[in-house]
Amino acid sequence: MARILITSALPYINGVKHLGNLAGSMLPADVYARYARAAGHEVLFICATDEHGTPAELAAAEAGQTVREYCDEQHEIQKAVGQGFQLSFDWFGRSSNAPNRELTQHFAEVLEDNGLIEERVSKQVYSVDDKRFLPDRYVEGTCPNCGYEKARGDQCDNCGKLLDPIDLINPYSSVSGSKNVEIRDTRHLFLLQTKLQDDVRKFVDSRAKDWPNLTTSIAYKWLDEGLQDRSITRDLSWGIPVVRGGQPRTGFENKVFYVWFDAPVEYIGSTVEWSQATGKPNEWERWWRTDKGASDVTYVEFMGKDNVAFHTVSFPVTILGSKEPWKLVDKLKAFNWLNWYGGKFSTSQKRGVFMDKALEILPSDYWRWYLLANSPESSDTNFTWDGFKTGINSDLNDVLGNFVNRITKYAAAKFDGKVPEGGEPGEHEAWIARELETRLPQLIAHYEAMEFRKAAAETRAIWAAGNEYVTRAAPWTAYKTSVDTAACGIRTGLNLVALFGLIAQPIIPETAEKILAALNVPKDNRGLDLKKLGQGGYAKLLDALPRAMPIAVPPQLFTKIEDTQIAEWKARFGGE
RNA sequence: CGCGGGGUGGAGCAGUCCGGUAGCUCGUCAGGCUCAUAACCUGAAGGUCAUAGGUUCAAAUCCUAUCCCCGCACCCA
Repeated sequence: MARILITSALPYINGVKHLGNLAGSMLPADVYARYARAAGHEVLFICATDEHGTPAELAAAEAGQTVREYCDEQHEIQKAVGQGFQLSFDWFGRSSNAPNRELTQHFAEVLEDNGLIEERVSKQVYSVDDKRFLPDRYVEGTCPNCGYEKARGDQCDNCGKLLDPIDLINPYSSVSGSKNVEIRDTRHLFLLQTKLQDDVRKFVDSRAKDWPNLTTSIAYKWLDEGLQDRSITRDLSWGIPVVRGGQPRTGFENKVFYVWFDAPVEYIGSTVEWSQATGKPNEWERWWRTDKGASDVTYVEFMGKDNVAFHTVSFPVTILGSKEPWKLVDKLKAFNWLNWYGGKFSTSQKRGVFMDKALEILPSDYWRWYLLANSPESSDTNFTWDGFKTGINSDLNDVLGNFVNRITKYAAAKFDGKVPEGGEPGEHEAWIARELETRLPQLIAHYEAMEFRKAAAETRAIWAAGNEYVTRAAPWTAYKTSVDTAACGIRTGLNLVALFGLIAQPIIPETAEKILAALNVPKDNRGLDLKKLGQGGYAKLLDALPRAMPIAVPPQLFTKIEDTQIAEWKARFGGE
């Protein structure tokens, strides 16, 4: 048994997340957590809302709320939606809570003690009417390079040139449109990443063999370009206050830590929240402090590719620079984008399907299955309604749902709703046993390697093998001449139903529960530990249910998606 | 030459690291079965693996060049 700490990238607070966010971090993290628990490991699965930064302030202003009110409300909404998708977080915290504030301030203190933080003055655009410094993104003006009048402070959309906002001609605030802006000096804390370049490279080297190609190539790209010293404070009121020696830092009374400095710390902060909430205030140290029991923990992170640099380089700078014994990431699974009809999903432009709306139209297992089976692992993937319909109808309805239905109904009709007792296994049972012997280890290997598309494909292949077995054994034919032969076929079929429920647990937990409950599989006997499954030979799995035990016919597990529904959803959500 | 990912039968993908008869799902066509959600099972057709060179007994896989698509560059998951 291993100890596995799992974190999913933190969803940002400004509104319900879309299917791309789900597919690119939270869902695969959950599937892995569920697999790891079923495999018998000790698992802690942590997530949280990322609540600081300018977009939160702007979203709150638009909603006519204070930032605190807005975040309180949105956090509860996101938490509920996560539960709706059966995301099995041990804790879903908040980056605006006390533990993160204390930890973030702690890291800043020790980094400065270690000579890795210094104050620097830089020039930034200040909007008098908005009473705030403007992030690069929120300054617009005329491009000094091409004359385009709506260039953004960070880049001109017309000529593509990277810009510095102070170089814009006729700059104005894109928040209010006000042209009453000026360039002011502002003092910020800079994290001296250049000093830790070698340490970070050593760290990346030590992990490279465990990281996928996408992850290592992004990490080395940043290292090869050379790390830059980075400002870790901002002129905002919403965020973690800047302190020194436990007191508000002089000259930083109106500043807070930059969201990218405090957000990853919340992985630890959220664990502290969990620890406190469960009445074991020091328990979090067993997961994060290698001097306090975390040295045997394997830490696995899930995220979209845009986050990789921050997790492989920036956050390790914070950790390594502290010179304290914190747990560093061991495995990192990064995802490409799930696209929406040629473009991206967009929270701000409301393009695509969002998690709350998705649950309004179909149960979570439908989405979980499709999004995982089509996970954007090796390249960007497109969500299409037609692909979604095909995947659900074929994989879930026809292959799994129908198999469960045909076997349990036949058992109810011909064998009094009990696990049949008669008959001896023959060539057909030997065939399906061999299938399991090769396929189950492959399935487990895919999970161990976090190859989710392959895990879903193998799961489906095992379900399909069940249908082939039943066709070969044809108990309905055998019944006419030998009830015992049919009994063996249905007994085997019922045991396959139970097994199919077992392997479905990580991906479609609600359906798996229905199947396992119908077959009276005890909760403490639903493991996916390969050693236990294969112990005594795979044929044993075909006679695992107690003979003569009554079983139920589960309610119809899935309903097919109709063309009329697809047409309706295309009209409602777009997508042509 | 900014960086990264990708280009494999009609669609979506695996295989490429460690060369050796091109595989899966969907779709199409034919057959079988009739327990089941008009489902399930079997078989077939369909690809000169973006292009052009090269290495090799042998290349989707290695090398060189070219073309095309997508993303990123601290706004976005």
